[in-house]
Amino acid sequence: MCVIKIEMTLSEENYLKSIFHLEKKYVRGVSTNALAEEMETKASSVTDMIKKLSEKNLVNYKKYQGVKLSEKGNSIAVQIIRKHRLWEYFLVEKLDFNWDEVHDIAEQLEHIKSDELISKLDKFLEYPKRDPHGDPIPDAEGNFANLEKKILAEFNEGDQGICVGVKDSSAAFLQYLDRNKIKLGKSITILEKEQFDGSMILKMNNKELTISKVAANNIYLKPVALD
Amino acid sequence: MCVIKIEMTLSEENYLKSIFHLEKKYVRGVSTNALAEEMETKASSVTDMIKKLSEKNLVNYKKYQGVKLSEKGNSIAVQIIRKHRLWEYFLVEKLDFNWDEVHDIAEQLEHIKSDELISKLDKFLEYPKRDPHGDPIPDAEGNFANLEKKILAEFNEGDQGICVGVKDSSAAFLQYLDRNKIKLGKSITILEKEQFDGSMILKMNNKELTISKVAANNIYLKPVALD
DNA sequence: TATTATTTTTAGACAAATCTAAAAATTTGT
DNA sequence: ACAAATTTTTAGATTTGTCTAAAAATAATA
Repeated sequence: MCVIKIEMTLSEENYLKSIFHLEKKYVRGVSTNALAEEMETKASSVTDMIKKLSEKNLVNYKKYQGVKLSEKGNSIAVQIIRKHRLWEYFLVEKLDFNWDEVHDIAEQLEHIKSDELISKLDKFLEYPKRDPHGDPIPDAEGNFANLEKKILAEFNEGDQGICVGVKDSSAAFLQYLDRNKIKLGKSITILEKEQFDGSMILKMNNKELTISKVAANNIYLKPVALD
Repeated sequence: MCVIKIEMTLSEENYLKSIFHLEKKYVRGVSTNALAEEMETKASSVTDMIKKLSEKNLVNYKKYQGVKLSEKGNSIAVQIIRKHRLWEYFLVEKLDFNWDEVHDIAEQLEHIKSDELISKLDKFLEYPKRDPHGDPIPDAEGNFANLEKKILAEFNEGDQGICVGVKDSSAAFLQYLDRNKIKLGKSITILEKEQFDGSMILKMNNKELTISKVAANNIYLKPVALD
């Protein structure tokens, strides 16, 4: 097991995390501009930082060809995400924050440096598998437990599922879900799917609820097999 | 109530905290050199930073005359200390850290910016009054509850007290206390005080224990009135 | 395939926090 | 009280992460 500790600045950690998230969209390399937008900075700053990360062998980079995380970079990014999600779980489950309030605080807490802290926090929280938004919390080795889930908008009339996550974790969307009593764990049945605009009429809590396609595109359900 | 939020860098916060602690020793103004030593930096760097803090009206400073915290600077320092001590309490009481392991982690956690976080943490911990080393945790308004306490070395033969704090919180000293089973809350009776070197023979846990003057100078007892 | 348009990189500058070396002010000792 | 020692400040340089503006490379389009 390789336990070489690398000195990482806050900014470097944030870049690795952003690259990690963008790699899902940009499989063949994350572009400078995409990263600049994600980091809310300028492309020139991104180029500079990428060179630095490349010299540390945390990313693979060739001029004009975007970046990918190296194995080392990936595992550091995963550990940051682990910390972020564990802290989010702590904030909601122990400190009684709402799920729309925890992102910015976890964004700070994720940079606290202490392996012992995270391992003890994990134990204290009894090894949670998902954060308050349904995203998987990787274990100490960096393994994600992956739960079967599908975007609600892809379900058809008559289908049923359990709400297990959200794609958009913005406060605005989470508050919209709160107002409509949509929570993780809720059972949802698709009653109607409007061809015209993709909106859906759902049954949840024994009530009917109409949601737009935009909303349906940001909710994950675990399909329930019907007999 | 003045609720103006001031943007503070990590370094600025650490300077305020150090000045706060040094003000106990240097009542008539903290010298540049003392601060440089505390901050493990050079006097020239201290001068630069002090000018910056002075422009923000967080310290009162006149060339060659040391610094004192302004009212605003003091209240910021107290809030940082509040955060530090609450986090230390959390680490020991909830995450099961030993009292000699928490300082460096709390040193990082104290800079997390969120009033809501601290108020909810305080509630979760049920408003603790003392950190794991016996130091008082100021409340949200910055008030310290002060407990009667005296340095063990100043007690005399026959005196009795309850261990309520330590002056030196270094890991080395705390581990020494652990090895000798000295904990906060323990009842201690002074059996003998050696004139020659100031060492003391104590009775604790119904056993006798000899400690040096150096150790006795770093333990606080709350005196117990004897009848 | 030229010619635009876009993306990315380079070059040079800036602010924050630090450093070294030297100058200025203060304190100490005789 | 004045020279020596100490402390403190200034001046100028460095590093990190950022910026703007311009140049270079790539992609898109007619």
